[in-house]
Parts: sequence; structure tokens; C-alpha cells
Amino acid sequence: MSSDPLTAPEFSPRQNAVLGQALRLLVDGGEKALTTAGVARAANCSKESLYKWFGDRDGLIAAMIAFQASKVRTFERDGERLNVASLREHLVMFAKDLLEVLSGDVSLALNRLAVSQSSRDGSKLGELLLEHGRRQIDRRARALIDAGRRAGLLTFDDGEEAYRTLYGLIVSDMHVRMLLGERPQGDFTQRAEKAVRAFLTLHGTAKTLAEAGLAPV
Amino acid sequence: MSSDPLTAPEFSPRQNAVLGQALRLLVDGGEKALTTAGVARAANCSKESLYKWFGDRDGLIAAMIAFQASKVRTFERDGERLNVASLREHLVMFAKDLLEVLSGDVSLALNRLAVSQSSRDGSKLGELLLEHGRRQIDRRARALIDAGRRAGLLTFDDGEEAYRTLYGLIVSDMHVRMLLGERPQGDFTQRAEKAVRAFLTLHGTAKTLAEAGLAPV
DNA sequence: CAAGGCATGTACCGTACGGTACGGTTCGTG
DNA sequence: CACGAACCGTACCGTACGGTACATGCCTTG
Repeated sequence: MSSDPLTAPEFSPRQNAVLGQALRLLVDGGEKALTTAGVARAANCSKESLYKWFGDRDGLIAAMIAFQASKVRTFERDGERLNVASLREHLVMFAKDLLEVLSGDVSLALNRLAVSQSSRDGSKLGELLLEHGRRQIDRRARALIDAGRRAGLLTFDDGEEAYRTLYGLIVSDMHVRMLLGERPQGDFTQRAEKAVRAFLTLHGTAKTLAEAGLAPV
Repeated sequence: MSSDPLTAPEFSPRQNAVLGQALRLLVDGGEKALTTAGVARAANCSKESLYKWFGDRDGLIAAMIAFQASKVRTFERDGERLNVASLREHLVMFAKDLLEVLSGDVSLALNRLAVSQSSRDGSKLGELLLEHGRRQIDRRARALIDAGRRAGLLTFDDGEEAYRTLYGLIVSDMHVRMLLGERPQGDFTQRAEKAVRAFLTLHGTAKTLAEAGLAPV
């Protein structure tokens, strides 16, 4: 890795096209299908170019992660005044987006790849994936629940811990199960709404609980 | 796979010793270290015996999963009368055990292996791992929260869903992060207690909430 | 047009792995 | 003791992959 992919994740259009083909190859055939010769054939480029651009196979994979992360952009529109209904709506939207992202083909394939490489020492692939893939969506959720607290709708001491709780309520073990090959079952919308309801029960203020009809029996 | 490892997961002592060495090899060196020649060398047996006993490499891995599952036995002692304190204690114990199991070296190595193989079609490794590794601990938790409901301490409609909630509160994304190579941070006991507190807040009856001092502010 | 950079395609090399075959050894059994 | 089964160690085979070298062709630039 000659250039730091954390600060220089930009490639030429031709290279982006190659990375896209590589991702497609990975999604379709799994890790063992991601051979340098296979990528070169699928992208109509030469292996020599691959090594010139990305250094080695690990560099190619790192570039694929950066490329995919650059495609998944999440918009965080805030500044608007939050009330119980809008907070809930935003939380449900976030939950659904999170479930969609995690269950996506490319996300699952890249996560599988990073997991399988993580046993090798010095492989920063997992770190890279967490940093690139999660940072955006994590910041969006953190900003949302912080705004909820500022608006007097949520109560918690540690924002990070509250976010972890929200994440666990939404995802549970679904991500690992999908990584292991299980197909997602159940409706994402329903799952998201239930998770948000539980989260509000745990961290909503009295005002929120009353307005949302979540007062404990 | 000539014999069904779901119903016949028993092997001779010699074979068990070989499987143990194979697991050690996998834990130490990751998936790429788990070569048939390496296992044979580490276990002082011949490759021919490996293929005779386990069929092929996949059969060996399946046998490793069954062997490891046979070692991790979880005791579910029930029948005692549950009160709020004992329910809470059992839940915390379960949560700590779950975190211990998931963060164990062998568990992580096997999960990484199953995840990396899950993209290949027809690979029932993930299914096998979920079935063997989780069944015991899942049943224990399910029995516990069902007993809690029968004792009038918990309230929920769907036991499976309640368990998923408990699981998510305990683990959140820690499992995936560990699979990606991150070292677990924080105290398991504290994490377990917080998760159980949240679970009781969500699914405890009025009696439970009052006795546990969890009445919402 | 000439020249040089850049990309492609192919051929090649070394290595490592899954799986098989075979000779030698140990051990239980009639 | 003789026999056979099981097993060990090793050598072997075919294949596939990562990485490199080289010849050809395109496209810009002076």
C-alpha cells in the first residue's frame, strides 16, 4: 500500500471501473473467485496494470473497500426542529437504512472477505472496513440521538453506549447470521419500528414516553 | 461427508486428539494455516488417515465444529423458584457466558472460517455452526425467559423476539467487530449487567420493575 | 511523422495446496 | 508365529494462484 487509502481514496475513472468489476466478481463468486487473473479478464485490463495501480492483491482489496465506501453516501440533514414524531421517524429511517446496508450483497461480500483475512497479523482490512463503511452511518445516528437529547426527547449519560444499544436492538445477531449465509427473514420496516420503540422506551424522556404512547403498563 | 455430523458427531479418541490439534492450528495461524499437510504434521498422523476419517477438507472442518461443540457444554439448571433477584442473576450469568463464548479464540476462529466459506454454494458450514454452537446456549436462555414469564416476572408476546432483543442488548455489534479483528474492550460483567437492566426495563412486569428499582423516572 | 508513455494480452515462474499412492511399521488376533 | 488391519511418513501429481517479464498496440505530444 503505497498511498494511504484513508486519505487518498480517489482513483481514475478507468480504475474505478476495474474496481467495480472486481466487486461484481467478488459478489458473484465469493472470495475464491477474486483472483488477479479473473479481475483482469472481467475488467479487460492486464494484470500488470492491476499491480501497477494497486500494488498487490491486498492493495486491490483495500481499494475495493474505499471505492464501495465512496459510493455509499448517507445524507445527514439536520438543523430542523425535532419533536417526538420526527425523531421517531428519523430513527426508523436510520434503522431501515442500516438493515438495508448490512444486508446488501456488496457489503456482505466485503465483510466476509475482511473477516476471513482478519486472522492474518497486520491485516488492517477489518479496521479499514469499519472505518470506511461504518463511520458515515455511525455519525449520522450519533448526531441524531444527540439532537434528540438536546431537544429534551432522549435521556442518556453516554451517547456512544446509547448508540450501541440502538444498534443492538436493530441488528441483534442478524448481521452475523447473514455473514454465515442465512437469508434475512422478516420485514425490515417492522423490525426497525420495534427496535425504535424499544429504544425510546429505554432512553425516551417522560415527555417522549407519554407522547409516543410508550408509558409502561 | 459420508456420515451425518448432526446425528453422529462422535469420533474415536485418536480422532478427537487430531481434531484438537487441528483446532489449535486454526486458532494459531488462521484459515490459511489449516492445511491437510499441516494438520497431519501437527497431529502426527498421515494425510491418508485424515481423508479416510473425514472424507475431505470440508469434512474435517465439519468434524472440528462438532468436536468443539461437544466440548462446550452449558448446564441449564432450572426447576428452582424464580424471583426478581434470581432471574436477574441468571440473566447476568447467561450474558457473561455468552460474551465469554463469543470472544473465545476457538469460537472466533471457527466463525471466521465458516463466514469465509459461506459464499461458496452448498456450504452448510454456517448452518452447522449456528446449529451446533448456538443451540445449547439459545435453549438455555429461552428456557430462562420463559420461566421468567411463567413466574410473572417478564412480559412479552413472542419469546423468540424477546430473546433476540436480549441478545442484541448483550452483544450489539461486538461479535462482528471481534470477527473483524478488533479486541474486545470494556468489562464483560458491567456490559452484562447493563444489558440485563435494559432487558428488564423492556420486558419486566410492574412487579419486576418496582423490585429492581427500574421504574422509569 | 517520430517518439515515448501507457495499457493490453499472453506467456512464464515459483510455490503451495488438495488429494492419492505406496512402502514400511506397529499391534491385535487366531 | 503368521496374518491382516490400521496407521505413519513420504513421495508424488495435477492444478491453481500471485506475481513478473515481454511483446504488441494505442494515443498523446513535440
